[in-house]
Amino acid sequence: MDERVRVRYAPSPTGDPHVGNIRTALFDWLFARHTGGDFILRIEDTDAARATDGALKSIMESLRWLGLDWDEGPDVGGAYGPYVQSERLELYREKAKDLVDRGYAYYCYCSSERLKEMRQEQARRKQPPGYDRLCRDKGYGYSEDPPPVVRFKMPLDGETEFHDLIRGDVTFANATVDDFVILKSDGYPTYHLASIVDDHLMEISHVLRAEEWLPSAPRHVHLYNALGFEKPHFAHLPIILGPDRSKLSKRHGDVSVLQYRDMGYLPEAMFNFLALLGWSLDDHTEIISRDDLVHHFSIDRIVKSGAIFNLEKLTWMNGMYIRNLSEGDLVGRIVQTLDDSLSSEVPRPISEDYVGAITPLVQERLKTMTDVPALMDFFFIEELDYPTDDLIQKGMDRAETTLALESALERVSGLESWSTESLEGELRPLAEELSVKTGQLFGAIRVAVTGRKAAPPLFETMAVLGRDKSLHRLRKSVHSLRES
RNA sequence: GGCGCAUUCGUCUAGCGGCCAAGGACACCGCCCUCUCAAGGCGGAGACCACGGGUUCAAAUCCCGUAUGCGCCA
Repeated sequence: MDERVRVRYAPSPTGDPHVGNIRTALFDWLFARHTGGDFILRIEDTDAARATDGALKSIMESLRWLGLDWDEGPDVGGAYGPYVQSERLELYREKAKDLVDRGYAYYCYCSSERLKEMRQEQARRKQPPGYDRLCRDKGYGYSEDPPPVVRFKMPLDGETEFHDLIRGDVTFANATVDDFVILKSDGYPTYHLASIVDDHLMEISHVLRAEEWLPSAPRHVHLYNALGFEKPHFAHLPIILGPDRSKLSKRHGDVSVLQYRDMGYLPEAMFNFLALLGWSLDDHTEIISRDDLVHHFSIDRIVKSGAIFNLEKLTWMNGMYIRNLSEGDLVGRIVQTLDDSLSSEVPRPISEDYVGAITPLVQERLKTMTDVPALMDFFFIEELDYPTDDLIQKGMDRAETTLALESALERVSGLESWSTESLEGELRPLAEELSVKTGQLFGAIRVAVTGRKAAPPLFETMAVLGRDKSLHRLRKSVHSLRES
């Protein structure tokens, strides 16, 4: 078919989208951009009980963060609006009534008590749950009290077959599908009716959605037919799993996209990672740009089975992306992170030049942006706080350490130029003179100057830190060794 | 319980009948580099391709069953 590709991401506004939802959006978006089609955002808020305030905002924020722009949607409008289902209720009611009038659906007045009893009975007899079709052939008209639901008449026998772009031909026996509700007694449509009506009206060409919708696909096929709508292409995407192999959900902990943003992951990395969760280009590509992804994306390379969200790999990938960032780009992000995370005692604004000097020292050490303060706060803090014993290196005692640090202090304070080279030129020979290993001497100085046992390369660090701070910290370390 | 989908290293995956005594990546282990930590380089361990039958000269790849997992239906 050579129709225009139009795909939609249609979340319910029930909270922050989690990575599974957003991966679906990502595939939709990739497919739209690859084909030059349209990506539409539609809000399915007909389940009023579950709708959450602010959810729409966080949906859009999540999409924007990943750079998934939409061509039509609640905020930007479009020729097929409105894009919020609660503003389209009349449309669904009309269609429901039309289906009743034409004999494809019927009013059902069964009370919830009766339905509950029916289900209990079915459970007791180990029968599959489902409506028993009591009202099906009664020909009830509409009456207000009590308000009825509208149920769709599924064929009682035969099979429904449809083609799935990922799974091939899928077949269901009609007898296993009950007469499902399409319009609730409060006049709100169910997902089934609303999504089919909207997908048709919005001229959606491909429905890419999570695999959990596969069992309801035969219902949709019959709805399309009864309504006289042409069916879109279906592709049921594999589900994202938690570590226990069940469908990823809130109980798995950190699952919302926005949380990953707050945990210091780069949108580029998340984009890349999510694209490779259920899709691959070939047998070796791991790091792939957004443009290449758009260029190469195809539905037939989507995998069939669910995938566990592997945080360790995401973290590795994030580190790769941080390392590949241009220095200027990284500096900007680090300044922002520091501004957000450093104690208020550190004067603002954070100097971009200073951060620019530090950045090369930490770039290859960052895995996430939340590592930033831990890796470089000693550049900003005035007084370091560390256990004095940390100064004493393996194989040395207190006296030797004190002597070593004093000697280092002395050597270095006379330096004309304070640079990586001059510092190394003084300190490396010193180790030999003191007959200690360079690792021991440098280790002691490192702790004195940074307060940490692990830090960026020592001489670079001291050079950037500057003469005053470095000398002050060395002096302080000697004092604390003497005092305790 | 019924129906559906899935099943290749711990994890993500390549593989669409012979190139596979199964390739890549993360994680793990070792070595190298090295002032620590990283990064990087090299190497290692890790999958009898869920199991059992077929089809074929030839199957991880096709077909059928079974098992397991997951999903949906309340």
